[in-house]
Amino acid sequence: MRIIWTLGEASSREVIDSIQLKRDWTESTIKTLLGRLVKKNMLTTNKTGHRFVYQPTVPETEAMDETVAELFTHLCNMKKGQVIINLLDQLTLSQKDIQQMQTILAEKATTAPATVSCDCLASGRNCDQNC
Amino acid sequence: MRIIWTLGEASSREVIDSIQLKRDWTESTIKTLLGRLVKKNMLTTNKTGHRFVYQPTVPETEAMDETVAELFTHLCNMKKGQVIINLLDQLTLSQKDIQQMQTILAEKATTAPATVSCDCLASGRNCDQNC
DNA sequence: CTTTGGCGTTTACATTTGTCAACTTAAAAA
DNA sequence: TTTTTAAGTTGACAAATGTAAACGCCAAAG
Repeated sequence: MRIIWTLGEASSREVIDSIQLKRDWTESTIKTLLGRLVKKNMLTTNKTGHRFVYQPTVPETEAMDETVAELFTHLCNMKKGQVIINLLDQLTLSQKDIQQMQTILAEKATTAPATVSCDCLASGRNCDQNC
Repeated sequence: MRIIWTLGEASSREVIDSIQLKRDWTESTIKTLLGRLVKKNMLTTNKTGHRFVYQPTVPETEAMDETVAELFTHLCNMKKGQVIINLLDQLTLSQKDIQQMQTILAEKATTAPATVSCDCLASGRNCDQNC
């Protein structure tokens, strides 16, 4: 919904036109959305006259980092690895990204535990294989 | 919200007790939630008498795989790698997971492009470095 | 200076989600 | 068999979200 900010910064018109190439939303709808995003401080505005330029308060990667991290806190520790593996599998990565990952993994390998343990339930009760 | 299903399967009582160890929700609230999850087909019920056992229609990892994949479709292609890198960085992985990732990466490296291109906007307009 | 077109703001309404209390009913206890 | 109790179902209400029309206002065009 606010992936629109991939533009870095834009006027409402640019946003509207951009979105309407893909989505069948009315101008009104998009304006409302813009307004709400501003109210939520996800966008800032640089006023010029009485119309302004919107820009994201937080860069896309950062926002995504947070979202993904948050998502992972809701996932059993034991399963995080597998999810990333599945994700990697279906992505097209650049040589550079692959290299960086390899570096990190190599480093992690030196201290990684044989297994991570489940931390799903508040009660100590552990999930053996099923979870 | 339905991370509760880490249990694999459970009675409403187990769910309620489990949740209440961490969350300060009333029994009522949790019952409503259970009901809504059933209505949404996220849980199935095996009736025994008139009380039943709930179980997830889809396993946790699968659900998470989908969620993450979905999330990534909303992210610029160029940035996916970096987000994973940041994620890897803050996770504790098991030796086995690391090994699997290394295998995948090594394989991907043989065919990976030098760079992936931006696919943010519907218009051909590309984002050079900013996006 | 007046008209008009573009842009932001307000208002509106349906749906979903967060939170609960009350009601109903079948099973367990008395 | 009557009374509890526990579990599921309904109804409620506020807040957030999806979608959009109408309104007000500044600046550009006449």
